Amino acid sequence: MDKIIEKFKALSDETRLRITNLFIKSGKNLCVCELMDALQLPQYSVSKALGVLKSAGFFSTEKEGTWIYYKMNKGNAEIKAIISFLKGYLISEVFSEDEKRLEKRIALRSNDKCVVGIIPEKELLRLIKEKTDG
Amino acid sequence: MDKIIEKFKALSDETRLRITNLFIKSGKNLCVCELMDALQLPQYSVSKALGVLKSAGFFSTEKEGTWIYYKMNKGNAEIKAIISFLKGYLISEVFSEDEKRLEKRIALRSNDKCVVGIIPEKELLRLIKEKTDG
DNA sequence: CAAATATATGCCAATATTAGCATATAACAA
DNA sequence: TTGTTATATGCTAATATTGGCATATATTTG
Repeated sequence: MDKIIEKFKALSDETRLRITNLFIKSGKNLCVCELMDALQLPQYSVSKALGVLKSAGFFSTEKEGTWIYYKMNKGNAEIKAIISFLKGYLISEVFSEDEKRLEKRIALRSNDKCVVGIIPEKELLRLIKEKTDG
Repeated sequence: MDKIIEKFKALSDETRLRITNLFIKSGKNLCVCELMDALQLPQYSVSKALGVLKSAGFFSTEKEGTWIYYKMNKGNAEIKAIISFLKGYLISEVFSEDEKRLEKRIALRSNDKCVVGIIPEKELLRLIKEKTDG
């Protein structure tokens, strides 16, 4: 019982649900700095939220240099069931704004890997503009 | 988003999950005093837990005299989806003990309605024994 | 080696949740 | 009306959670 309670508790927080939404909607493995920009939240806030979700069993991590990529544990049946439930009910303006920002951030990847890091918002917007304008 | 967070929060508590389990497993409408005996928890504790679940949308109530029967809102699609997910994952010794006690308590109904009320455990055990021994 | 950078974590104050008791409410019974 | 009973709720202390800052860790680069 404690396991399932821990999972529900993990999902009953706005930041953690927004993070979960981004993984479900994008289907991608994501690093902390990409999530920071999509959610517009500080690094410690994203890291802590990911820590809670990971220890509840939703995510595992893969290291690539100084980057750490989080991925959903779709292998686990319980997680899979929760995800497929969530898919139908993650509907909110907040979520879709996050998704839009993530999409732009992901577009800055090289070989499908993040090469941006933690940068001021102004610089991020410049990079995105550059990409768009060509 | 707030709605779904409220639902997860409602389910991330042992008492509230045990209550939800009893409704799912028994398929019955239940009153507070039946739940008290099945869960072996004080009245205020059961009432408060039901209040949280109700305001999260899981339950509605029907009054019958001084008794109030709670029933799951199976009409709501979101609730239905959560219930069908839960069915597969409500597995624990605690749950099955609750279910056993509820079964005995339900057996004391007349015309499928509770006629027991709030009584000391000793007396409850006597009623159950009486019923069993014939 | 030192510097830089992505991520994690320890600490603390602010805030939210819980558990327990006492009491309130509402319906019935006499 | 008064008493009884099933249920709800207000209050408070104890406990848990959160948000923010500062700092730690680990890896890469030079």
